[in-house]
Amino acid sequence: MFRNTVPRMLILDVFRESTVRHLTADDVYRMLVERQQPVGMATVYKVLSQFEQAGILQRNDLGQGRSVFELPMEGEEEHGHLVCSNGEVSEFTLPGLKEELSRLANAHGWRLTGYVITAYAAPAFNNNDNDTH
Amino acid sequence: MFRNTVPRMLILDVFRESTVRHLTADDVYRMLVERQQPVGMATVYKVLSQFEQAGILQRNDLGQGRSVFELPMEGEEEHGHLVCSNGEVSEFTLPGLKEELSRLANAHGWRLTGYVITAYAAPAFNNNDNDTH
DNA sequence: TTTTGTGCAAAGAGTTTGCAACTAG
DNA sequence: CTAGTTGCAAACTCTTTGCACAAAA
Repeated sequence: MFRNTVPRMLILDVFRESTVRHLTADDVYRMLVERQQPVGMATVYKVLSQFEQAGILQRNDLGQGRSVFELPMEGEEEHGHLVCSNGEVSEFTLPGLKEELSRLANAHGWRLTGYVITAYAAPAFNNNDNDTH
Repeated sequence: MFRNTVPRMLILDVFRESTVRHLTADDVYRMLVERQQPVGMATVYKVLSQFEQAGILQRNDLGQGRSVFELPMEGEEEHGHLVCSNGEVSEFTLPGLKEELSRLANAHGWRLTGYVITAYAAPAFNNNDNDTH
């Protein structure tokens, strides 16, 4: 299983060649259309999920049912996302956070399987407050 | 605006009388049906959103497009959620987290408008690993 | 009686699935 | 050959909206 197919290579290329790190399934789909190498949306979703399971891509749920995928960076720590209302997304890491959460899960007799931390922001001089996400 | 209506009171009662703190719109809807006091699903959603805006309820996005609502507790700090694969949800607070995130947002010239932190866990003696969420 | 609220049905957004045609190994 | 892959269309899940009717103030 996991054959070396054209759609899979194209999707990986998009991530490798994109200047933007975080891509939604739709971003990937449209970038492939632009490149005149369209891949069906269903395939994009299937491949992204497979890549996630294979550890080739990391999925991040940004809330409201939206996920972005990204190529893991070498030796990278788990990180959170800071999402600005202007569409920009940046990353951050909080040292010791994972250990702290693990401790909390253990206190319930559970084991931590993952976590997501997303901060929402707006441009500082923007009075429009209706986007507290 | 914001009239004192039956559906609104019923929905608030559900939260006040529920032993479970975090309720989805669907939870609320079904609890009202059980009580023989059904309220339309559209109304449930509308009222929950209004209550959120009014600060009567807090909304938490648990990822995958699902939100839970809860009654804010007196003098309560912002908190994260620890979601176990068995359906249980518990809360936790990480002192100083908000300040840290505010600092990060400021570094981008943004201001923090909110954040969500959700940790996922599984019962400790459960080998089934396919729910890393 | 004017304004706000309700709730059915329909629309959306993002994602997943069924399945017949296709293709890598 | 044949198990794995593709991609269209249809289904799904959670949530929002349009709108005619009902209820507050």
